[in-house]
Order: sequence, then C-alpha cells, then structure tokens
Amino acid sequence: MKSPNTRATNTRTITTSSPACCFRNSAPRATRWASSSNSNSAPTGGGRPTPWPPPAWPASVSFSPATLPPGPPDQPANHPYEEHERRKASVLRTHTCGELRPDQIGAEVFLCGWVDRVRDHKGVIFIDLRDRWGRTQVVVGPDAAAETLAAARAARAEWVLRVQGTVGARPEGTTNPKLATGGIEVVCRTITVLNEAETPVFQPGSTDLPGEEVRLTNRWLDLRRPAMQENMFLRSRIVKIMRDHFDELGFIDVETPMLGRSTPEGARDYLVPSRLEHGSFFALPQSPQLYKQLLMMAGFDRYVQVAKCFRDEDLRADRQPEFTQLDVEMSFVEADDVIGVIEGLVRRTAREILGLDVPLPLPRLTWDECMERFGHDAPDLRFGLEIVDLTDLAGESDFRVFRGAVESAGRVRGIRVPAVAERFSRKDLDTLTAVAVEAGAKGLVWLKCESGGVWAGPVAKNLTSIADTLRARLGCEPGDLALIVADSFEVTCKALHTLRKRLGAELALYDPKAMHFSWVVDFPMFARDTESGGWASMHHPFTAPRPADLELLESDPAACRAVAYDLVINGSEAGGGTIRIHDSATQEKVFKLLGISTEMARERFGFLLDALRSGAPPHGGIALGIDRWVMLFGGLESIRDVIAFPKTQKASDLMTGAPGPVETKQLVELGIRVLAPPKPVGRASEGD
RNA sequence: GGGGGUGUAGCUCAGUUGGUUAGAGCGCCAGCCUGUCACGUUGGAGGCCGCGGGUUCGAGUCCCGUCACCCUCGCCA
Repeated sequence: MKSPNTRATNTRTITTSSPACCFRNSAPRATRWASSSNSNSAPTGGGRPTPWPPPAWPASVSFSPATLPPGPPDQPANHPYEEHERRKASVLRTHTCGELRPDQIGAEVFLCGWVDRVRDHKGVIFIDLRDRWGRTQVVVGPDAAAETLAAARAARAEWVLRVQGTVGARPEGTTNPKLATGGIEVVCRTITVLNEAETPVFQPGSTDLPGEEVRLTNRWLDLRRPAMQENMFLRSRIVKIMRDHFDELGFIDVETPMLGRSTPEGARDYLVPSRLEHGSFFALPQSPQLYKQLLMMAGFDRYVQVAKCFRDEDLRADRQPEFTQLDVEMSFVEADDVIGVIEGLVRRTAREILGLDVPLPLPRLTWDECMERFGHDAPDLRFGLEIVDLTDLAGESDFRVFRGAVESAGRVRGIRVPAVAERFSRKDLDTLTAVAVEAGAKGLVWLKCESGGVWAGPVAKNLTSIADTLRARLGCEPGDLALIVADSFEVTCKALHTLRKRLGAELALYDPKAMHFSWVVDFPMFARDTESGGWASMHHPFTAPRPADLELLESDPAACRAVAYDLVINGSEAGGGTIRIHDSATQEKVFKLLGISTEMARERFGFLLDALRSGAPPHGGIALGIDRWVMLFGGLESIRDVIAFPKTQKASDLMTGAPGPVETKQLVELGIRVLAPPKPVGRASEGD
C-alpha cells in the first residue's frame, strides 16, 4: 500500500510528460517508420534517375493478367531503396502512397491505391491516390497519352489504380504542407485500372462520419478510413510489444482449445453442439483459465497466449461477446513476480506508444482502501473528489435520515466538490440526485458552503449541531459543494462512485490525454450471491486465499482476502489475475464453500483435482484485456473501433448477417430441434 | 428483462402550432474550367419521412404497437 503522497507524485509525473501520441499526430505516417528507417530511402547515386523500372510501357486502361505491363523485378540489382522499404514494394508497385519525398524527384515509380478524390480541371487532372501508408497526388497533364487522359477522366472515387509516373517537384506555391507527400507529385505516364468501384455508400475520405449501422454494414469501406487504419495499426503494435516483451522473458506461447467443456460458474457460455454425440455440447472458452493452470502442472513455467475469449452476456460500449486477452501464467511465483512482469510491459508500452515515462513500481491500493476512498474497485485516479466518511458525525446529528442510516449499521459518506456551489443550479442538483437514486440511494443530501462557512441547502437546518465539524471533516471552504449519501456501505459506494465519475468528466477535472496506472490488491475471496444467498467467487474458484487468511476460509469467509491483483488504467479494469490454489485440499474446500458438491466438483473439475494431486507447482498469472488496452492507449471510446469486425449490441454482425438460420439438414445431423421458428428473412439480404 | 436516445434523399442533417408541391450540404449524372488538394462554377436526377395500426377533413409532425442501431441498469467468476 502506498501513501497518498506517493500516489499523487506518480500521477503528476505521468500526466505532465509529453502526451505526444505519434499515431494521432496530423502527419502520422511520416513518423511511423522513423524509428526503424534511418534515412529517407534516398536513391543511390544522389538525385540521378534510377535505372529501373524499365521505362515506357503502352498505357492501358483495363486490367487483365496478360496485358499487365511488367513491374520492377523482384530483386533488382542496384536496388535504390533500403531493405525495409523494399518489403512494401512488390511486382506491381515500387512505392507506397505515403513515402515519396522531394529527394526522390526524378525517380520512375509505380504506385497502387484507391482513388481518394479526383479534381478535374479539364486541362490538368489531379488524382489523390490513397493506400494504408498515405496519400499521393498524381497529375495527368494535357500532354499525357490519350488513353491515360481517358482513364483519368473516367476514374471515380474508390477505383483501384496502378499508376506509372515520374516523381516531380510541385510548382512553387502549390506544395501541400498538410500532406506528408505534399512536397511532390507523381507525373503520370500510364494508368491501369485494376478495379472499378460502384459509387460507395459513403466516402472513406469524408470528414463527417456515417452512423454506426452504415459503418458496420459496409465494414470494408469503414476500415479504409485512415482513422480506422490507425486503430488497427495501433492494435498491431501493442500486441507486438506484448509478444516481444514475453518472448524476451522466456515465455512460451501455447495454444489452447476453442472447443471445451461448459463449466457451472461464470458467464453464460457460447455452445457448440456435438454431431457425434447428440445432446452434448462444447463450450467456447470464457478464458483459457484451466488449460493454463494445467500447463503449469505440465512444467511449462512461463506461458503466454493471445487468446480469443467468448462470453454470452449483454454488450456495452467496452464489451463484445468475443474479445481478446493476453493470457499469462507463471510457476514458482508470488504476486510480486507477476506484477513486476506486467509493470515492465506497462512501462514499455507507454514509452513506445505514447512516449510517456511511467515510474515504477506502480501505486498499489488495497481493495478496502479503494472502496473507502473511491467507492469502486477500479477507481479513476486521474482526479480527486475522494469520499469522506461522516458516519460518526452523522450519529451525533439530529437529522433523522442520518441517524437512521447509522442505527441500521449503514454509513454516511460524502464528497466535496470544490468551487461549484454558485455554478450548480437547483436543476443541476436535481439531476445529481436522480443519478444517486438511479444508483440505488434513497436520496442525495447536498449542501452549499456559503461565505462564513454557513451551510445552505434543504436539510442544512437539520445539521446545525454538527455544521462546523462537518465542514472541517470534508475540508469545505466557501463556494464548495458537499454531496452526502446515507445508506448501506454498498449503496454509498455505488452512488458516490457514480457521482464522482460523472463530476470528474463533467467538470473536466483531468486531462483526457493523461494516463494513470495502478494496482488494486487484496480483494475479498467471496461475495454474497444475490440470487442464491450463498457465497460466490469474487474472481474465480481457483483463486488462492492469502496464506494468513487460510483459517478464515471456514470461520469467516467474508473476511478472507485473496491473493488477487487488478491492473487499473484511468478507472478501467485493464487486467486481473491471482495466485492460484495449488493443492487439492484447499481447492476442494473452496468448491464446497461455493456450493459445488464433491460429486459435481469431481464431474466438472476432476482433471484439475487429479492434477493438483500429481505435482502441482505454486503458480499464478494474469489476463490483460487487449481490446481495452488499445482503447485506453488510443483514447478511444468504443470497443468497436479497435476490432476489425465487431458485433452490434445484439451480438449480430451487420455485414455477414451472423447469426443466421441453418439448413434443417444441419439441425437433424446435430439432433437439434428449434423451439421457436427461425426468422423468415436473413438479415444480410434485408432491404435490398 | 428494465430505463433513455436515434431513425426524413446514397451520406450527414433541418423540417415551425398537424395544412396544400418535404428542404440544405456532401455525394451522384451532365456541361464549363491548365495548378487544385474539402478545387470552382452552371444545370439535373434522386424520398415507402424505419415498418404496422389509430386519431383527424388532413399526419414526417399527435397516439399505440413493432423493428433496427446506440447509451445505460441488471448481467459480465
């Protein structure tokens, strides 16, 4: 546990570092490769025209393999471009649309790409050719071959062209500083139309974004948008950093099955029927949890996998039914070992992606501290508004609501919102009250601290006896607002957390580019199951209790803490892990507590119990939510923006129409009869 | 399952108190234009106002139902 001072220092250090975010700059592609390419792929021999590709093929406007002019040889002698750039070249192109610069003026080039825009000035035609690397202006002048001119005139948005030409300097005054390639243009000799395009539903280059439904239905078009390409590239970079990090630390990547067995705990499973055994079903993994533990028992020591996981639960802005975890497990470790390895990854990712220097170790808060100070187990630590406990004062007051909460073993807690008393109207405060009620509170007490430290508000007169101590406890000064909730501990947590989160965003109490990383540790082992009234695992049933809490397992399960740790980034759970139980006796005890009978435990987890009895090393691990990492590091608000082909809130794919009906024959083969008749019309073909 | 929002031209949106022929920008089609880069300019085409029902002399507008998408609560070990 860290002192508040340490935490605050960390926050400041991180947030005041340069937020330079190279993938979000206005000229991102220019900088992307800067680290891996030392020079700007200058032609050998100074500015001399290069000896290849062979000059002058007849212009052609239609594509067929037979008529396609030959491109540059695969491994030309005298290759003028460095190794790295050459890999992006191909038989069809010498360069991408993002890499030509004034020092290549005079070079003969082939570019391939999509028509972003055509500006036809009759005498001279400009075509912006776009690919994932950037945009290059292609010029077709009045002296171009007739076929080339015709092709340029015919070209429309999103056609795919191959252009042959010479890199030319732009006439004075016509350079475009907004474009990485804006210093040059390609003077076009021939155009090959590789594919025409029907008028697109929307323009990938347009500034106004179509609605999500249109984007998802035409996802291939949406993915052509530079912003989406940036997101996919960011994701790729983050995953590569992860893979490199664990590879360098000696981790082994092992794949685990997608077709597994349904387990009683946890989320709803996605099921796959068995053809060979009617009535039996596979379940898609909610996570590779058991497999990775068994890999430890098999002696693999340090395991890592980029694992697809499936949970059939309702969706949110940051939740998809299929998502990706970086799954990690280690043997002969304690929590600090796992935490250390992940902190190294956090530091590395922040540096390589954002250019931020994250001081280690990261701050750690216990679960209890989190709930007391922030009301939530994944608090946003980019801003203050900490919760203050007022229960003892409230018990001394004459206010019935406060006394009532105290007498029924509840709590009275509040937050101080600095310097908003004048700004917040009665209507604003009604809205905040509604927010608190929505979160389960019976009401919200608001008090404005006026000049001289006098409280104002509907119930201020009930609190005169404790007015001064209340003000001192909250630290309120004139102009501040106090929001107080009296209820059970859980309800005060939820209501005040919701208010805190909302006010933090509304009042812009933090820099939206700031990043704050922290650990939350010492979670309770169990929580009361609201439905059955029994105990449920807070994390999962394989979590080890703290060694000191072992006896509590039987005497006082509620007080028993787990060796669990969550990585929290900006108020979002970015990863979670535990040290696992590695002996069958403890495991069986926990199963029993969770209401899993010995028979059911044998039936469902027999293999685990057997393995735990046959040489299981102490082990533990963590899983990081890759989709969330990409969202957080990219400053994105929707998980659908970091997944190439995401699902809607009803878990359907608007592009393919999945899920869809199947042939009766298929159902018969699987021994399945459907209760409700399937929808008559497939979604993908609807409206056409 | 509950609460909220949205749905009008290919796209983004406006549409008054219920009123006669539903608009704009972009895109599309055609013409003009040799330095643009969100090119400019002239003209044109394009509408099941999500769908179904109701109220009304009259509905894009009001009411009921329904569908889709989004946000959210429950749910997500």
